[in-house]
Amino acid sequence: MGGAPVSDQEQAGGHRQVGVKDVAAAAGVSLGTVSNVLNRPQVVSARTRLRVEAAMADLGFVRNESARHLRAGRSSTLAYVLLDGANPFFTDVAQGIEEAAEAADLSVFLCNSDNRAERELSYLTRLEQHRVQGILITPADPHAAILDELPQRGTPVVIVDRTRGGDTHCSVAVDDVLGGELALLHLIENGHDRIGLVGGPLSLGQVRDRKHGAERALAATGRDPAALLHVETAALTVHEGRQAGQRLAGLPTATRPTAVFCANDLLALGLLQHCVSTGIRVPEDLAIVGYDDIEFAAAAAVPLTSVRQPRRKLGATAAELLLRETRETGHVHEQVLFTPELVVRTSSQGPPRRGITNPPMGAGSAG
Amino acid sequence: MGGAPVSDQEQAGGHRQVGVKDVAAAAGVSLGTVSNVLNRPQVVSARTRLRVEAAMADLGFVRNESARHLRAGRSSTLAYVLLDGANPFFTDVAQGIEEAAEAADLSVFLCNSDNRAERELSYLTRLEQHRVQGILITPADPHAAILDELPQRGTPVVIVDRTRGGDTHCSVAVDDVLGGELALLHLIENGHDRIGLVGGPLSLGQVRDRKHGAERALAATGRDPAALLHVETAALTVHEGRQAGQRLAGLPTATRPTAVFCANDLLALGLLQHCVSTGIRVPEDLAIVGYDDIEFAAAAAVPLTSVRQPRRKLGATAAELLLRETRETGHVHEQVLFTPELVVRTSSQGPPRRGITNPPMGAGSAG
DNA sequence: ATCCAAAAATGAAAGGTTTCAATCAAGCTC
DNA sequence: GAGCTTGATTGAAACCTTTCATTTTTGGAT
Repeated sequence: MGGAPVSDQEQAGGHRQVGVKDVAAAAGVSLGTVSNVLNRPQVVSARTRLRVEAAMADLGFVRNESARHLRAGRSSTLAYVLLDGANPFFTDVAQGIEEAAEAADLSVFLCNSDNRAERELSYLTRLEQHRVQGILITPADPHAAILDELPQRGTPVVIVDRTRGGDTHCSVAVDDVLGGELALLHLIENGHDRIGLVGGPLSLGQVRDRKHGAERALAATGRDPAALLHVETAALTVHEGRQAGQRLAGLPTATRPTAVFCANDLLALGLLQHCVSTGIRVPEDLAIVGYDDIEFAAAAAVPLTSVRQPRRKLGATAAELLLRETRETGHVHEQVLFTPELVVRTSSQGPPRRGITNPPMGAGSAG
Repeated sequence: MGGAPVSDQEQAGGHRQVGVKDVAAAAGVSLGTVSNVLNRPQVVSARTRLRVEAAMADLGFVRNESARHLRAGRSSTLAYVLLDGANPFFTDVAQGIEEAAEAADLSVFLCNSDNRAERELSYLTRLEQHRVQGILITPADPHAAILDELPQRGTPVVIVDRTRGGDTHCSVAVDDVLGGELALLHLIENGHDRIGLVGGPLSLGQVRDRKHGAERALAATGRDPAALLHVETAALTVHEGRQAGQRLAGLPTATRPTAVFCANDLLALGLLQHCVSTGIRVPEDLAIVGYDDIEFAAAAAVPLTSVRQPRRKLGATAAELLLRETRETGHVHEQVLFTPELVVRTSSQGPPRRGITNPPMGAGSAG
């Protein structure tokens, strides 16, 4: 039996795609008119418009984004490639992006690179093939060649929560050096002398900057920046934070810090967890300052002092810069730098405990 | 000097898109051959292939996904519309989806509906226009009409972390009734009599099911299901958890529960936070069981007993079902139900304190 | 040399939408 | 009612890739 020749477009459900052509036929108008109803409703008479709209509803017409894009040359999507989908900081940034994009009637593709370079590259390649309008990215490596190639080939890229030397890209970041400085100044003011830094890997610029800020604070107050005890972690996760706690606990009493600045809140929460479970009192035995001020920071058993970043604003601004870049001719890249803010909570309150087990290093004049 | 006519495709950067045509010209071959190099490399001779590949690299050729898709009729993307981007549970499910998709060489569009119906609808519409290969969704309302219309029009939909009467969709879920039951049985076994439930809104099926399971456990052990004190929340967030804590604290001692089952971990963490800050000891004064076993549960100041769901597996299975549906002809929808597992930690250990009374909960009860 | 089969390369058509110059209709003015 | 103007509609071309039926080339066998 000769079945009807099956088009290669046939859906599994035996469904033919309804196109503008079908709508036009059903409504008794031309292709162009249907397109006008969709894109320039004001130029088409009310009567015709209603007829066309009715036909669309009848047939269940769904615009084909690929075809439009192919013809129009620009997609209505932008993408955010984030470093760590499990870190609430980034999901908050994503929210800010989504809001700005929604206002501009764009969709957002969220992609999680999981801090893996090959996955980041794979997503970037795909997104470029999709001809997204632009890409927002918190890169694993802000100096990756692809980040230069994409804009060269026509896909604008905005760097989020990082900066990059030069003005080759728009970027939105928070002054992480200042953030680190604020954290340390706070601890120093509270009388801490032996201060640790928990964070890593140093391949992350965020970690480097925050450390740098911490050292700057030490130098600015006449201390030796090298005295900052750095417990380096392999990632910015709760798990690594707990491990850092064990390492700190293993230090000889004399050198064990009385306060620790963690490069992000996940680490701080992990460290806090370790402290509570091993009976180290926070902040009496160990003061802790985190970074990011994620929601879980305030909700921690010992509410966490943290360096707050304008997360949503970060995302929204990045999205706006990207939109500007796609619309403006003769666009000049802009580097926006936000200022972080220290939010003091319980975990860092009060002076260090100057007990027998933790004698001060000198009879000195602590803050 | 007449300027060359500027194509409407011209990029802002003065960039012309490089297409197969340009590659073909540069390599001195036909269009078809370039396409063969891309799609059927084995049919083209090694020499030609290398020449074409060189030309591609030279010109910076990037495949146009829209054009491919338009011609080929199927996209290489699928999407996951999730309920709450700020809840680590869903980002973990998303990870599972991403892994399965990566294995099938597909991209994943993550969309955050934020539990808002209109945003969910807007994303679904967009995704349908994009002709994604299929949609995974944890719906705000699993009975929304659009969820039926999409498959009718050719976009398969798999429901994640929810079920739906009938077999109109594939779905992957965890037995939330059983989960609620496990939580309550655990508390009952530990000797608790006055048990509360914190969760809401009841419009969320997850909450309804978990509550139902809790009631079933009470009934099964000869108790009155109606005795379950339900503190209803407006959302499943940390903030709501803290508020629920305040409401619990306001209850008269005689009726105040000695144990609480929270409908998810965010609520449990918020409640825990409230307890710690007001001096209520967990688990001695109040035992807490959460749900989801997110990473922060184990890391909480009082490690949280929780009902674990196979989050990644949930996502991966859903993605696999979707792929099956797109590939099989005569597909039969499948409803997969996973079994949850109780993970006992400190927050629920030990019997209720049968002291003189419950300790004063917070010095100044407001009002 | 000739022929043939297999391998390789070709090029026109198709896919759904948008654009735009061109056409058509209707309403006004003198 | 002729000549205009404005408003509405039309239809072919273009966007870029893939497909597939043809054509061309290659290399081995006769």
